[in-house]
Amino acid sequence: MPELPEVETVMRGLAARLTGRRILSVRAARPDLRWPLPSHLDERLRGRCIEGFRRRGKYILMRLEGGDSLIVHLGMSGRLLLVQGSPDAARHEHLVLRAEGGWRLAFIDPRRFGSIDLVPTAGEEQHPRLAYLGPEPLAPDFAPATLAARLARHRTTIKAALLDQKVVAGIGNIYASEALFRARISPRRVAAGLGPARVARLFAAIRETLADAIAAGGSSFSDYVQPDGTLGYFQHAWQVYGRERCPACPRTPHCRGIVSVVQAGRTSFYCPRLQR
DNA sequence: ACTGTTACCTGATTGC
DNA sequence: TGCAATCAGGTAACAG
Repeated sequence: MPELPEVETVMRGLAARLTGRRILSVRAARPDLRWPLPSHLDERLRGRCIEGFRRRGKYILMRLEGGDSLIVHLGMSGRLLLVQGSPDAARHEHLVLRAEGGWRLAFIDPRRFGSIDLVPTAGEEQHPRLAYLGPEPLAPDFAPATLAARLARHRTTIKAALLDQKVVAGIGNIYASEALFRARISPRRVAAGLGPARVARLFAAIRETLADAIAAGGSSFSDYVQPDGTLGYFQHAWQVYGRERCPACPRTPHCRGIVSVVQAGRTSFYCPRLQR
């Protein structure tokens, strides 16, 4: 479930174990994922030290000694498996990176909507996939006015606008529904029509929803690694996503529970009584 | 220019 | 039980 909180958790797990380690080998099992993989990855990466990690939207950026960054997107079904030792290859294991300390990092992605690219660190923000991303919702300088200005340009529903990575980076289908529930805003409202009060509520709700999910990811198991080595996947108690009963007004007269509607090809969940 | 739809893939779940 | 239909958390090409 790789939206911003999951990607952040994965990134932190990688950073804790691989920062400062040297890459020993890289092996690609196929030439492409969503797009062609960079060619000659092994010879371009082998022997180089991993200097650090960061996240931008749903992308993980691994900074390497020598001035390049590996940019990883998990798509819809991508996982990163980080273990010490030499386990058998998993199904759909498309890339394996070995690093000092006995670490083996595997990129596993059945649907292959994920992507991996290698670019100069100095220009990583200009990568075509990153250049047009909207603001980071958890950055200190993200403000209600920033959100308001971006929403004002969109005649779509607020739900569709939140899924647009150019509006705010990192929100996916689950957290869009969750944030709108927290803000008590109907997903069917027109984005540009939100008044200052709703924008303020949505701003706070986005941050709280994402921050809570990251905290849940960090606390739900030690050091972010599950027994099988999968990084960053955790059970989270969604308020409305995939649910039928409204957690806030379950027995109130006139509350018919959580409703699902398809918007812009994705399912939205909301409580019509509470969200206006 | 903007917006909604469709396609990309495979696997899990649902329904007959 | 078996098999087909449906749906899935993301992104971008495409059509209107």
